[in-house]
Amino acid sequence: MTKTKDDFGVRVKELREQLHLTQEAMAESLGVSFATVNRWENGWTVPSKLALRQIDLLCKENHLEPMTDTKRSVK
Amino acid sequence: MTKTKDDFGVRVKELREQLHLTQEAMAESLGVSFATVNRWENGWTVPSKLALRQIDLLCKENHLEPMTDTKRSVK
DNA sequence: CAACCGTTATCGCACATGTTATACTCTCCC
DNA sequence: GGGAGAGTATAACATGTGCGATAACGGTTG
Repeated sequence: MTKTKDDFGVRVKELREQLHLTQEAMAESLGVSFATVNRWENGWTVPSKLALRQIDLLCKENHLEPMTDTKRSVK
Repeated sequence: MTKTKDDFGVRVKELREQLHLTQEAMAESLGVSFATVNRWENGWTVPSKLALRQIDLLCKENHLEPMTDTKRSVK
């Protein structure tokens, strides 16, 4: 019902726009459905583990910083 | 409630055993949870789009035939 | 035998996803 | 202006998944 507070959506959208992809094209290249990318961007859901993997792969393929700073955690 | 009729489970299990992995290790290497691999093997669910991709990647990494013949379809 | 231990099987619940459908916003072109 | 099409937003429903727990099974070790 209520959207998530995370900014995944914004970051996914930025990534997508940097790559000049439509939601559908991005979904295709990530291996998910269009609705899923749309839901991320509009904050209805958050990418799953596996989806995050794909997103980071996509980032690396295009020489962009990954989306998950899970390693350098805080600080 | 009822298991799926697909043989994904069998094929996943065969793949896993060829690689000498436990369900947990395979889950780890695929980026999914142990329960998910277990559900595949026992036919409660079938892999999602994204999961299938990972499985095929795992196949290719080990020079085995991919699990999805979706391309060469009927022929 | 019983007591572990690694592995597997199953369940329940919350949440993510796939699919399909509808509607809205543009831009382009007549 | 009005239609057509691409891109997007949103919805409902079924299904897949993550997480945690519990149980069962097979070794092995005391």
